[in-house]
Amino acid sequence: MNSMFSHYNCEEASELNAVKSCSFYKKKQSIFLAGSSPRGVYCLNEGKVKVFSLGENGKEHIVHIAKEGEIIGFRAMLSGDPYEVSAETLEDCNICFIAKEDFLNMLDGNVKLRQNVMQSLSKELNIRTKLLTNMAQKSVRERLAFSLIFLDKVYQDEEAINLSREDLANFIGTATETIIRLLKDFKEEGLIEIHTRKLSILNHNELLRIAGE
Amino acid sequence: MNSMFSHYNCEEASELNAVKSCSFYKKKQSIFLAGSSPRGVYCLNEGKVKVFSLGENGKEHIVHIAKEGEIIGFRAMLSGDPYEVSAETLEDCNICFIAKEDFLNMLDGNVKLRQNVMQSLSKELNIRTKLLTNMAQKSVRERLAFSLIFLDKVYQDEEAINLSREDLANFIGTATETIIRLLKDFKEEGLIEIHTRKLSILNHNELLRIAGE
DNA sequence: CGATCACTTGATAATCCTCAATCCTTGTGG
DNA sequence: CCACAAGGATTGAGGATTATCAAGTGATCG
Repeated sequence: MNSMFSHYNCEEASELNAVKSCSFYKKKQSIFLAGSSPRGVYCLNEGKVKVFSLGENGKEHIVHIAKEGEIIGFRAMLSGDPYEVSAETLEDCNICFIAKEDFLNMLDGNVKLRQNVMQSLSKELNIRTKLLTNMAQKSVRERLAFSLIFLDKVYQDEEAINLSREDLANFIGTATETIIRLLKDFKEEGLIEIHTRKLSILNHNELLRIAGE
Repeated sequence: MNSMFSHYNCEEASELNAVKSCSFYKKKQSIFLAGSSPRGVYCLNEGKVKVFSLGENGKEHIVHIAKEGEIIGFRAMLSGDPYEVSAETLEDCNICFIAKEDFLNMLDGNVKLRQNVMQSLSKELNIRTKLLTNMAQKSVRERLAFSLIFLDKVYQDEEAINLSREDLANFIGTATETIIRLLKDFKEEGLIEIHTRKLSILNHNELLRIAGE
Protein backbone atom coordinates (compact mmCIF):
# COMPACT_ATOMS: atom_id res chain seq x y z
CA MET A 1 0.00 0.00 0.00
CA ASN A 2 2.68 2.51 0.87
CA SER A 3 6.31 2.93 -0.07
CA MET A 4 7.32 2.91 3.55
CA PHE A 5 5.54 -0.38 4.14
CA SER A 6 6.13 -1.80 0.68
CA HIS A 7 8.69 -4.32 1.93
CA TYR A 8 6.12 -5.86 4.26
CA ASN A 9 5.51 -9.57 4.13
CA CYS A 10 2.18 -11.20 4.84
CA GLU A 11 2.55 -11.39 8.59
CA GLU A 12 3.68 -7.81 8.90
CA ALA A 13 0.91 -6.66 6.61
CA SER A 14 -1.72 -8.25 8.78
CA GLU A 15 -0.18 -6.61 11.82
CA LEU A 16 -0.46 -3.33 9.97
CA ASN A 17 -4.05 -4.04 9.02
CA ALA A 18 -4.91 -4.72 12.63
CA VAL A 19 -3.87 -1.29 13.83
CA LYS A 20 -4.86 1.00 11.01
CA SER A 21 -8.24 2.62 10.70
CA CYS A 22 -9.31 4.10 7.41
CA SER A 23 -11.78 6.86 6.74
CA PHE A 24 -12.99 9.20 4.05
CA TYR A 25 -12.29 12.90 3.98
CA LYS A 26 -14.15 15.47 1.94
CA LYS A 27 -12.41 18.12 -0.13
CA LYS A 28 -10.99 21.00 1.97
CA GLN A 29 -11.33 19.01 5.16
CA SER A 30 -8.69 19.52 7.84
CA ILE A 31 -6.55 16.51 8.85
CA PHE A 32 -4.57 18.15 11.63
CA LEU A 33 -3.79 21.67 12.76
CA ALA A 34 -0.49 23.32 13.62
CA GLY A 35 -0.09 23.59 17.36
CA SER A 36 -1.98 20.41 18.21
CA SER A 37 -0.22 17.29 19.44
CA PRO A 38 0.24 14.35 17.10
CA ARG A 39 -1.57 11.20 18.16
CA GLY A 40 -0.35 9.15 15.22
CA VAL A 41 0.40 9.20 11.54
CA TYR A 42 -1.79 9.39 8.47
CA CYS A 43 -1.36 7.24 5.37
CA LEU A 44 -2.80 8.80 2.28
CA ASN A 45 -4.44 6.05 0.22
CA GLU A 46 -6.23 8.20 -2.27
CA GLY A 47 -6.37 11.88 -3.09
CA LYS A 48 -4.09 14.86 -2.60
CA VAL A 49 -3.29 16.73 0.56
CA LYS A 50 -1.61 20.06 1.15
CA VAL A 51 0.71 20.57 4.10
CA PHE A 52 1.17 24.20 5.01
CA SER A 53 2.28 26.66 7.62
CA LEU A 54 0.91 30.10 8.29
CA GLY A 55 3.04 33.23 8.27
CA GLU A 56 2.32 35.66 11.11
CA ASN A 57 0.21 37.69 8.70
CA GLY A 58 -1.98 34.61 8.37
CA LYS A 59 -0.82 33.94 4.85
CA GLU A 60 -0.61 30.30 3.94
CA HIS A 61 2.62 28.76 2.72
CA ILE A 62 2.25 25.33 1.18
CA VAL A 63 5.27 23.29 2.15
CA HIS A 64 4.31 20.05 0.49
CA ILE A 65 1.65 18.50 -1.67
CA ALA A 66 1.24 14.84 -0.83
CA LYS A 67 -0.21 12.22 -3.13
CA GLU A 68 -1.42 8.63 -2.82
CA GLY A 69 0.98 6.43 -0.91
CA GLU A 70 2.59 9.07 1.25
CA ILE A 71 2.64 9.17 5.02
CA ILE A 72 1.77 12.48 6.61
CA GLY A 73 2.70 13.87 9.97
CA PHE A 74 5.27 11.44 11.24
CA ARG A 75 7.94 14.12 11.59
CA ALA A 76 6.18 15.73 14.55
CA MET A 77 5.21 12.35 15.97
CA LEU A 78 8.84 11.23 16.09
CA SER A 79 10.13 14.40 17.67
CA GLY A 80 7.25 14.54 20.10
CA ASP A 81 6.66 18.23 19.42
CA PRO A 82 3.31 19.69 18.44
CA TYR A 83 2.65 20.03 14.72
CA GLU A 84 4.37 23.01 13.15
CA VAL A 85 2.25 22.66 10.04
CA SER A 86 -1.35 21.96 9.19
CA ALA A 87 -2.71 19.47 6.68
CA GLU A 88 -5.86 19.71 4.61
CA THR A 89 -7.29 17.70 1.75
CA LEU A 90 -7.27 19.23 -1.73
CA GLU A 91 -9.89 16.78 -2.96
CA ASP A 92 -11.91 13.88 -1.60
CA CYS A 93 -9.48 11.50 0.10
CA ASN A 94 -9.17 8.10 1.66
CA ILE A 95 -6.84 8.21 4.64
CA CYS A 96 -5.71 5.64 7.21
CA PHE A 97 -4.73 6.51 10.71
CA ILE A 98 -2.14 4.61 12.75
CA ALA A 99 -1.89 5.50 16.42
CA LYS A 100 1.44 6.71 17.73
CA GLU A 101 1.86 3.76 20.08
CA ASP A 102 1.20 1.22 17.36
CA PHE A 103 3.52 2.93 14.94
CA LEU A 104 6.33 3.19 17.46
CA ASN A 105 5.85 -0.47 18.35
CA MET A 106 6.16 -1.47 14.73
CA LEU A 107 9.18 0.78 14.45
CA ASP A 108 10.82 -0.92 17.42
CA GLY A 109 10.37 -4.39 16.05
CA ASN A 110 11.23 -3.78 12.43
CA VAL A 111 14.71 -2.89 11.23
CA LYS A 112 13.65 -2.33 7.66
CA LEU A 113 10.82 -0.02 8.62
CA ARG A 114 13.26 1.95 10.74
CA GLN A 115 15.59 2.35 7.81
CA ASN A 116 12.70 3.43 5.65
CA VAL A 117 11.66 6.04 8.15
CA MET A 118 15.17 7.44 8.36
CA GLN A 119 15.52 7.43 4.61
CA SER A 120 12.20 9.14 4.31
CA LEU A 121 13.23 11.86 6.74
CA SER A 122 16.52 12.25 4.91
CA LYS A 123 14.81 12.53 1.58
CA GLU A 124 12.34 15.08 2.83
CA LEU A 125 15.14 17.10 4.35
CA ASN A 126 16.87 16.98 1.01
CA ILE A 127 13.89 18.21 -0.92
CA ARG A 128 13.20 20.93 1.61
CA THR A 129 16.80 22.11 1.29
CA LYS A 130 16.56 22.16 -2.47
CA LEU A 131 13.36 24.20 -2.27
CA LEU A 132 15.00 26.57 0.17
CA THR A 133 17.86 27.25 -2.23
CA ASN A 134 15.40 27.70 -5.07
CA MET A 135 13.39 30.13 -3.02
CA ALA A 136 16.52 32.05 -2.07
CA GLN A 137 18.01 32.36 -5.51
CA LYS A 138 15.39 32.01 -8.19
CA SER A 139 12.88 34.42 -9.65
CA VAL A 140 9.16 33.69 -9.48
CA ARG A 141 9.19 32.77 -13.16
CA GLU A 142 11.92 30.21 -12.58
CA ARG A 143 10.18 28.87 -9.50
CA LEU A 144 6.92 28.54 -11.37
CA ALA A 145 8.60 26.50 -14.11
CA PHE A 146 10.22 24.32 -11.47
CA SER A 147 6.96 23.88 -9.59
CA LEU A 148 4.98 22.96 -12.68
CA ILE A 149 7.43 20.15 -13.39
CA PHE A 150 7.25 19.06 -9.77
CA LEU A 151 3.46 19.14 -9.73
CA ASP A 152 3.29 17.31 -13.02
CA LYS A 153 4.83 14.32 -11.24
CA VAL A 154 2.42 14.65 -8.32
CA TYR A 155 -0.53 14.69 -10.71
CA GLN A 156 0.86 12.16 -13.16
CA ASP A 157 -2.08 9.80 -12.69
CA GLU A 158 -4.56 12.56 -13.39
CA GLU A 159 -5.20 14.29 -16.71
CA ALA A 160 -3.73 17.57 -15.49
CA ILE A 161 -2.49 19.62 -12.59
CA ASN A 162 -5.58 20.67 -10.71
CA LEU A 163 -4.93 23.40 -8.17
CA SER A 164 -6.46 26.78 -7.48
CA ARG A 165 -4.37 29.79 -8.49
CA GLU A 166 -4.18 30.73 -4.85
CA ASP A 167 -2.82 27.34 -3.78
CA LEU A 168 -0.31 27.50 -6.60
CA ALA A 169 0.77 30.97 -5.48
CA ASN A 170 1.05 29.83 -1.87
CA PHE A 171 3.16 26.89 -2.95
CA ILE A 172 5.54 29.04 -4.97
CA GLY A 173 5.59 31.87 -2.47
CA THR A 174 4.18 34.74 -4.43
CA ALA A 175 0.96 36.65 -5.11
CA THR A 176 -1.96 35.08 -6.95
CA GLU A 177 -1.96 37.83 -9.58
CA THR A 178 1.70 37.22 -10.37
CA ILE A 179 1.04 33.54 -10.96
CA ILE A 180 -1.85 34.32 -13.27
CA ARG A 181 0.28 36.67 -15.36
CA LEU A 182 3.16 34.23 -15.60
CA LEU A 183 0.87 31.33 -16.50
CA LYS A 184 -0.47 33.48 -19.30
CA ASP A 185 3.09 34.10 -20.50
CA PHE A 186 3.86 30.39 -20.45
CA LYS A 187 0.68 29.70 -22.37
CA GLU A 188 1.51 32.30 -25.00
CA GLU A 189 4.98 30.81 -25.30
CA GLY A 190 3.36 27.46 -26.01
CA LEU A 191 4.78 25.81 -22.91
CA ILE A 192 1.54 24.88 -21.19
CA GLU A 193 -2.15 24.45 -21.81
CA ILE A 194 -4.76 25.99 -19.57
CA HIS A 195 -8.34 24.82 -19.14
CA THR A 196 -9.64 26.97 -16.33
CA ARG A 197 -8.19 25.22 -13.29
CA LYS A 198 -6.43 22.46 -15.17
CA LEU A 199 -2.87 22.89 -16.35
CA SER A 200 -0.93 20.56 -18.63
CA ILE A 201 2.65 20.77 -19.74
CA LEU A 202 3.34 20.94 -23.48
CA ASN A 203 7.07 21.62 -23.52
CA HIS A 204 8.76 19.89 -20.64
CA ASN A 205 12.31 20.58 -21.73
CA GLU A 206 11.86 24.28 -22.15
CA LEU A 207 10.28 24.50 -18.70
CA LEU A 208 13.25 22.62 -17.31
CA ARG A 209 15.55 25.10 -18.98
CA ILE A 210 13.65 28.06 -17.55
CA ALA A 211 13.70 26.45 -14.11
CA GLY A 212 17.46 26.41 -14.47
CA GLU A 213 17.89 22.75 -13.72
CA MET B 1 31.23 16.10 23.72
CA ASN B 2 28.18 16.29 21.49
CA SER B 3 24.50 16.62 22.09
CA MET B 4 23.83 13.50 20.10
CA PHE B 5 26.26 11.52 22.23
CA SER B 6 25.62 13.41 25.43
CA HIS B 7 23.72 10.53 27.01
CA TYR B 8 26.75 8.25 26.65
CA ASN B 9 28.02 6.36 29.67
CA CYS B 10 31.65 5.50 30.24
CA GLU B 11 31.70 2.32 28.24
CA GLU B 12 29.95 3.86 25.27
CA ALA B 13 32.21 6.87 25.42
CA SER B 14 35.31 4.73 25.18
CA GLU B 15 33.79 2.91 22.23
CA LEU B 16 33.23 6.28 20.62
CA ASN B 17 36.78 7.35 21.39
CA ALA B 18 38.11 4.23 19.74
CA VAL B 19 36.54 4.99 16.37
CA LYS B 20 36.79 8.75 16.08
CA SER B 21 39.76 10.54 14.62
CA CYS B 22 40.20 14.25 15.24
CA SER B 23 42.00 16.80 13.16
CA PHE B 24 42.45 20.52 12.74
CA TYR B 25 41.08 22.51 9.86
CA LYS B 26 42.20 25.95 8.82
CA LYS B 27 39.78 28.78 8.04
CA LYS B 28 38.08 28.44 4.64
CA GLN B 29 39.09 24.80 4.33
CA SER B 30 36.70 22.41 2.63
CA ILE B 31 35.29 19.52 4.65
CA PHE B 32 33.32 17.84 1.89
CA LEU B 33 31.99 18.74 -1.53
CA ALA B 34 28.54 18.34 -3.03
CA GLY B 35 28.48 15.39 -5.40
CA SER B 36 31.00 13.30 -3.51
CA SER B 37 30.01 10.22 -1.54
CA PRO B 38 29.88 10.36 2.24
CA ARG B 39 32.35 8.08 3.98
CA GLY B 40 31.27 9.05 7.48
CA VAL B 41 30.15 11.91 9.66
CA TYR B 42 31.95 14.92 11.08
CA CYS B 43 31.63 16.13 14.67
CA LEU B 44 32.44 19.77 15.07
CA ASN B 45 34.33 20.21 18.34
CA GLU B 46 35.45 23.75 17.88
CA GLY B 47 34.80 26.52 15.38
CA LYS B 48 32.06 27.35 12.92
CA VAL B 49 31.24 25.71 9.63
CA LYS B 50 29.03 26.78 6.77
CA VAL B 51 26.96 24.24 4.86
CA PHE B 52 25.90 25.47 1.46
CA SER B 53 24.61 24.52 -1.95
CA LEU B 54 25.35 26.18 -5.24
CA GLY B 55 22.68 27.55 -7.56
CA GLU B 56 23.20 26.76 -11.23
CA ASN B 57 24.61 30.26 -11.67
CA GLY B 58 27.32 29.22 -9.23
CA LYS B 59 25.95 31.44 -6.49
CA GLU B 60 26.35 30.09 -3.00
CA HIS B 61 23.38 29.57 -0.75
CA ILE B 62 24.25 28.98 2.88
CA VAL B 63 21.78 26.47 4.26
CA HIS B 64 23.16 26.17 7.74
CA ILE B 65 25.86 27.55 9.99
CA ALA B 66 27.04 24.89 12.41
CA LYS B 67 28.71 25.54 15.72
CA GLU B 68 30.60 23.51 18.31
CA GLY B 69 28.86 20.27 19.22
CA GLU B 70 27.00 19.72 15.99
CA ILE B 71 27.31 16.72 13.71
CA ILE B 72 27.70 17.47 10.03
CA GLY B 73 26.88 15.35 7.05
CA PHE B 74 24.91 12.49 8.51
CA ARG B 75 21.85 13.20 6.39
CA ALA B 76 23.58 12.04 3.21
CA MET B 77 25.29 9.19 5.02
CA LEU B 78 21.97 7.77 6.20
CA SER B 79 20.27 8.03 2.85
CA GLY B 80 23.30 6.70 1.03
CA ASP B 81 23.10 9.44 -1.61
CA PRO B 82 26.01 11.68 -2.55
CA TYR B 83 26.22 15.00 -0.71
CA GLU B 84 23.81 17.61 -2.01
CA VAL B 85 25.63 20.34 -0.15
CA SER B 86 29.21 21.32 0.55
CA ALA B 87 30.75 22.19 3.91
CA GLU B 88 33.57 24.62 4.60
CA THR B 89 35.07 26.06 7.77
CA LEU B 90 34.40 29.71 8.56
CA GLU B 91 37.31 29.82 11.01
CA ASP B 92 39.96 27.48 12.37
CA CYS B 93 38.21 24.32 13.53
CA ASN B 94 38.71 21.10 15.38
CA ILE B 95 36.71 18.31 13.79
CA CYS B 96 36.37 14.58 14.47
CA PHE B 97 35.58 12.06 11.81
CA ILE B 98 33.62 8.86 12.41
CA ALA B 99 33.58 6.34 9.59
CA LYS B 100 30.22 5.32 8.16
CA GLU B 101 30.62 1.71 9.22
CA ASP B 102 31.46 2.61 12.79
CA PHE B 103 28.64 5.07 13.04
CA LEU B 104 26.10 2.62 11.63
CA ASN B 105 27.36 -0.03 14.03
CA MET B 106 26.87 2.27 16.97
CA LEU B 107 23.48 3.15 15.62
CA ASP B 108 22.49 -0.50 15.43
CA GLY B 109 23.46 -1.25 18.98
CA ASN B 110 22.15 1.84 20.68
CA VAL B 111 18.46 2.63 21.01
CA LYS B 112 19.05 6.03 22.55
CA LEU B 113 21.46 7.10 19.83
CA ARG B 114 18.91 6.03 17.25
CA GLN B 115 16.25 8.17 18.87
CA ASN B 116 18.67 11.07 18.97
CA VAL B 117 19.43 10.70 15.30
CA MET B 118 15.76 10.65 14.39
CA GLN B 119 15.06 13.62 16.64
CA SER B 120 17.96 15.42 15.09
CA LEU B 121 16.66 14.80 11.59
CA SER B 122 13.20 15.86 12.67
CA LYS B 123 14.49 19.02 14.23
CA GLU B 124 16.53 19.92 11.17
CA LEU B 125 13.56 19.29 8.96
CA ASN B 126 11.57 21.58 11.18
CA ILE B 127 14.07 24.39 11.01
CA ARG B 128 14.45 24.00 7.28
CA THR B 129 10.68 24.24 6.87
CA LYS B 130 10.55 27.34 9.02
CA LEU B 131 13.29 28.94 6.93
CA LEU B 132 11.46 27.99 3.75
CA THR B 133 8.30 29.74 4.92
CA ASN B 134 10.34 32.76 5.97
CA MET B 135 12.02 32.86 2.60
CA ALA B 136 8.69 32.56 0.83
CA GLN B 137 6.83 35.22 2.75
CA LYS B 138 9.18 37.70 4.35
CA SER B 139 10.99 40.72 3.00
CA VAL B 140 14.76 40.91 3.09
CA ARG B 141 14.57 43.33 5.99
CA GLU B 142 12.47 40.89 7.99
CA ARG B 143 14.74 38.00 7.09
CA LEU B 144 17.81 39.97 8.12
CA ALA B 145 16.28 40.69 11.53
CA PHE B 146 15.40 37.02 11.89
CA SER B 147 18.86 35.90 10.82
CA LEU B 148 20.65 38.26 13.17
CA ILE B 149 18.74 36.78 16.08
CA PHE B 150 19.48 33.29 14.84
CA LEU B 151 23.16 34.04 14.36
CA ASP B 152 23.35 35.69 17.75
CA LYS B 153 22.60 32.29 19.26
CA VAL B 154 25.18 30.59 17.06
CA TYR B 155 27.80 33.11 18.11
CA GLN B 156 26.68 33.40 21.75
CA ASP B 157 30.05 32.25 23.08
CA GLU B 158 31.88 34.85 21.01
CA GLU B 159 31.84 38.62 21.49
CA ALA B 160 29.91 39.19 18.30
CA ILE B 161 28.58 37.77 15.06
CA ASN B 162 31.57 37.44 12.80
CA LEU B 163 30.67 36.81 9.17
CA SER B 164 31.58 38.46 5.91
CA ARG B 165 28.85 40.55 4.30
CA GLU B 166 28.85 38.13 1.43
CA ASP B 167 28.30 35.09 3.66
CA LEU B 168 25.52 36.95 5.42
CA ALA B 169 23.92 37.78 2.08
CA ASN B 170 24.24 34.18 0.92
CA PHE B 171 22.63 33.00 4.13
CA ILE B 172 19.70 35.36 3.81
CA GLY B 173 19.35 34.92 0.08
CA THR B 174 19.94 38.42 -1.22
CA ALA B 175 22.65 40.65 -2.68
CA THR B 176 25.62 41.83 -0.64
CA GLU B 177 24.78 45.49 -1.32
CA THR B 178 21.26 45.04 0.01
CA ILE B 179 22.58 43.60 3.25
CA ILE B 180 25.00 46.47 3.67
CA ARG B 181 22.25 49.03 3.23
CA LEU B 182 19.90 47.28 5.64
CA LEU B 183 22.63 46.83 8.26
CA LYS B 184 23.23 50.56 8.01
CA ASP B 185 19.51 51.17 8.58
CA PHE B 186 19.49 48.91 11.62
CA LYS B 187 22.55 50.69 12.97
CA GLU B 188 20.95 54.10 12.51
CA GLU B 189 17.84 52.82 14.25
CA GLY B 190 20.03 51.83 17.19
CA LEU B 191 19.26 48.12 16.84
CA ILE B 192 22.78 46.85 16.25
CA GLU B 193 26.40 47.83 16.60
CA ILE B 194 28.89 47.39 13.78
CA HIS B 195 32.63 47.11 14.11
CA THR B 196 33.74 46.30 10.58
CA ARG B 197 33.01 42.58 10.39
CA LYS B 198 31.61 42.21 13.90
CA LEU B 199 27.95 42.71 14.58
CA SER B 200 26.28 42.85 17.97
CA ILE B 201 22.64 43.17 18.83
CA LEU B 202 21.56 46.13 20.95
CA ASN B 203 17.78 45.83 20.81
CA HIS B 204 16.78 42.21 20.70
CA ASN B 205 13.06 42.78 21.14
CA GLU B 206 12.73 45.29 18.36
CA LEU B 207 14.57 42.95 16.00
CA LEU B 208 12.19 40.19 17.01
CA ARG B 209 9.29 42.47 16.22
CA ILE B 210 10.71 43.35 12.81
CA ALA B 211 11.33 39.66 12.10
CA GLY B 212 7.63 39.19 12.75
CA GLU B 213 8.00 36.44 15.30
C1' DC C 1 53.69 49.16 1.65
C1' DG C 2 51.49 47.79 -2.34
C1' DA C 3 48.04 44.73 -3.86
C1' DT C 4 44.19 42.22 -3.21
C1' DC C 5 39.95 41.58 -1.26
C1' DA C 6 36.10 43.20 1.32
C1' DC C 7 33.13 46.84 2.01
C1' DT C 8 30.44 50.97 0.75
C1' DT C 9 27.72 54.21 -2.01
C1' DG C 10 24.96 55.87 -5.83
C1' DA C 11 22.20 55.50 -9.92
C1' DT C 12 19.22 52.84 -12.57
C1' DA C 13 16.23 49.20 -13.84
C1' DA C 14 13.74 44.95 -13.25
C1' DT C 15 10.78 42.32 -10.55
C1' DC C 16 7.04 41.73 -7.92
C1' DC C 17 3.27 43.33 -4.73
C1' DT C 18 -0.95 45.71 -3.66
C1' DC C 19 -5.27 47.59 -4.57
C1' DA C 20 -9.33 48.05 -7.19
C1' DA C 21 -12.44 46.82 -10.63
C1' DT C 22 -14.41 43.40 -13.60
C1' DC C 23 -15.33 38.95 -15.54
C1' DC C 24 -16.06 34.14 -15.35
C1' DT C 25 -17.35 29.54 -13.07
C1' DT C 26 -19.63 26.87 -10.15
C1' DG C 27 -22.81 25.45 -6.98
C1' DT C 28 -27.35 26.16 -4.97
C1' DG C 29 -32.13 26.85 -4.28
C1' DG C 30 -36.39 27.77 -6.41
C1' DC D 1 -33.61 23.81 -15.70
C1' DC D 2 -32.67 28.52 -14.75
C1' DA D 3 -31.20 32.53 -12.18
C1' DC D 4 -28.50 34.28 -8.82
C1' DA D 5 -25.01 34.46 -5.39
C1' DA D 6 -20.37 33.67 -4.02
C1' DG D 7 -16.01 32.72 -4.78
C1' DG D 8 -12.27 32.28 -8.03
C1' DA D 9 -9.83 34.26 -11.96
C1' DT D 10 -8.27 38.12 -14.58
C1' DT D 11 -6.64 42.71 -15.88
C1' DG D 12 -4.68 47.28 -15.15
C1' DA D 13 -2.30 50.94 -12.77
C1' DG D 14 0.91 52.37 -9.61
C1' DG D 15 4.38 51.85 -6.29
C1' DA D 16 7.66 49.47 -3.18
C1' DT D 17 11.37 46.41 -2.85
C1' DT D 18 15.39 44.54 -4.40
C1' DA D 19 18.98 43.46 -8.00
C1' DT D 20 22.55 45.01 -10.91
C1' DC D 21 26.29 47.71 -12.44
C1' DA D 22 29.87 50.91 -11.78
C1' DA D 23 32.92 53.44 -9.12
C1' DG D 24 34.93 54.29 -5.40
C1' DT D 25 36.97 53.65 -0.21
C1' DG D 26 38.92 51.05 3.39
C1' DA D 27 41.19 47.00 5.53
C1' DT D 28 44.32 43.27 5.68
C1' DC D 29 48.03 40.36 4.66
C1' DG D 30 52.19 38.88 2.73
